[in-house]
Amino acid sequence: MSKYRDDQIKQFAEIFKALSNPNRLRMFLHLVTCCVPGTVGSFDAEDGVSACVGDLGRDLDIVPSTVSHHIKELHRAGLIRMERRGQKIECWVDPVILRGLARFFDKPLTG
Amino acid sequence: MSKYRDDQIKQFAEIFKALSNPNRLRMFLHLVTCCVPGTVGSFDAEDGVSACVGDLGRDLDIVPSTVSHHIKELHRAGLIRMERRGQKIECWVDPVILRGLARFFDKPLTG
DNA sequence: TCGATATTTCGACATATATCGAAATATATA
DNA sequence: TATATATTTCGATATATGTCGAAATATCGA
Repeated sequence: MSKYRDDQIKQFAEIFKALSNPNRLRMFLHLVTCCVPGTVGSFDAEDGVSACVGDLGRDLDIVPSTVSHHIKELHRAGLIRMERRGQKIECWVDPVILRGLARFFDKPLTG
Repeated sequence: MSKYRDDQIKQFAEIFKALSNPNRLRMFLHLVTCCVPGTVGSFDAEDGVSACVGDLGRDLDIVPSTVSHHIKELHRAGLIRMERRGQKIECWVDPVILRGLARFFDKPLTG
């Protein structure tokens, strides 16, 4: 019936759950638009391909602990990667997951 | 920052919430794979482009009232369309929404 | 080492969600 | 009209979620 295995379906459900909160979705879009996906492996914070936790919470009207919680959810779902750089913790979108999502919705249309 | 308006972000969040439950995601995939999106307007249940509520609940180990609830959620999110045909109520994926989702994840990669 | 900045952890609480079972509604058919 | 099939509505319940504030942890710079 479906071309996805049961564990893959559960993983996609987790991903969609992570994107189901408007604030988390805004953070994700912030990262998607500020970063340059497709450049897998060539990650470099100085090139502006990542954002720190403080950046992501700006303009969102939620306290830092809530921002942190949301970022943890995005990370748990596998959507983003994180790395400490001094005081800040930089986040960026996992390009592989993003590609998987594009195919998830694209395939039924083109294939 | 983001190319999406606030109300669009909320709408996408609603869509992802609808897909965040494994059983609902299975129903959605059932419809996506059994139907032929892209054929907007040429809907015809006899051609197998839709499935009834009973079909969608099969192999899911949940009672009909729960299936009905999930389908209502998919419909509320705008993912599927419904129409009564005799005793049964046929469901099919809204091709426009599906296309919007494909672009949502595809654009940051190609644009 | 002390203070400032950045982030996380923890506990609390109000709200939302997934599921069930029983009862109601709609449609078809004998 | 009576019965069977398909689906929805309603109320209950257990669990999950979003958010906050306070306190803890990590890092940098004076």
